[in-house]
Amino acid sequence: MQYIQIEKKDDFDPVKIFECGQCFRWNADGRGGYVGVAMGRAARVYTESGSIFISGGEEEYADVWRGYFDMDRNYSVLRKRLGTDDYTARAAEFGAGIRILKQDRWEALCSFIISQCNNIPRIKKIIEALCSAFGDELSFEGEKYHSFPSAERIAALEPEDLAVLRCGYRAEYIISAAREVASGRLDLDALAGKSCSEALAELKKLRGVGDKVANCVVLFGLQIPDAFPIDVWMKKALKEHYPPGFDPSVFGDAAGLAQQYIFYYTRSGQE
DNA sequence: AAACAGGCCTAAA
DNA sequence: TTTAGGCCTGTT
Repeated sequence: MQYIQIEKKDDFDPVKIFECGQCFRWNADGRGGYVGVAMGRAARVYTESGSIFISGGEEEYADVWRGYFDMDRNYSVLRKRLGTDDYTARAAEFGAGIRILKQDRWEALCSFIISQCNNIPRIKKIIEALCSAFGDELSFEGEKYHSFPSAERIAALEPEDLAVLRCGYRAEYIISAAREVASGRLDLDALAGKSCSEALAELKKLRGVGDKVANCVVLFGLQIPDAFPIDVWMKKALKEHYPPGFDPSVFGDAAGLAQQYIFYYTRSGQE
């Protein structure tokens, strides 16, 4: 397999990118890199002496990974803007290397529906089961992988068909979201051009999509940068380190990135 | 064994 | 508009 080498210009740390909780299909490969499936392709990513290596050639990079890894945004510049208060500054410093992935919109929606009231190992397990049951088989460096099934594919199923996933009451949410997307009643591509609050309102019309899931989809799937998902970890961090009634809109367009730094920092137990 | 996990929905104040 | 309980399932 061919790899493309990119000189690292700013923040890019595979461990942080893939372990900061934004995605579920990348795993450490045991030799310092990560393998995963995204945008219908399996890939491997690692860094070595100041360079980033991504499987696939120039063309695949231009078509897929450059956008997926948000390579045309300078994260170190954004990060340094987040020094407005001490805690955020420490979190940003600690999280240097995180980038917000430009994930497939439907995959983000479906994945974060699954994530509700679940821990990461189980989220990953359910998503892998979904992909191996209904995704397309991919071959990469001698191993088999599966793409994330399309909304159209899932829309054709019934909740009972998802029993193999063992995802409980979420099955019904997945099917109905898939049908909204596949039918075109919910146009995720069009939503990506809307404001954060408009996109949130649309997404929250879906069954099983509340504030937290909607914010994750808006940030990780629609790349609307001022989304600010608040889960139990964020609630704790906000309560302990920010004034009551703190409004994350003070971070402006970097709110989503600030959220990732704070989330990653507080979850790492660094305090 | 009982409680909880990276929420959401519904019913009831 | 805020709050309590229930929800599938797996783990501790």
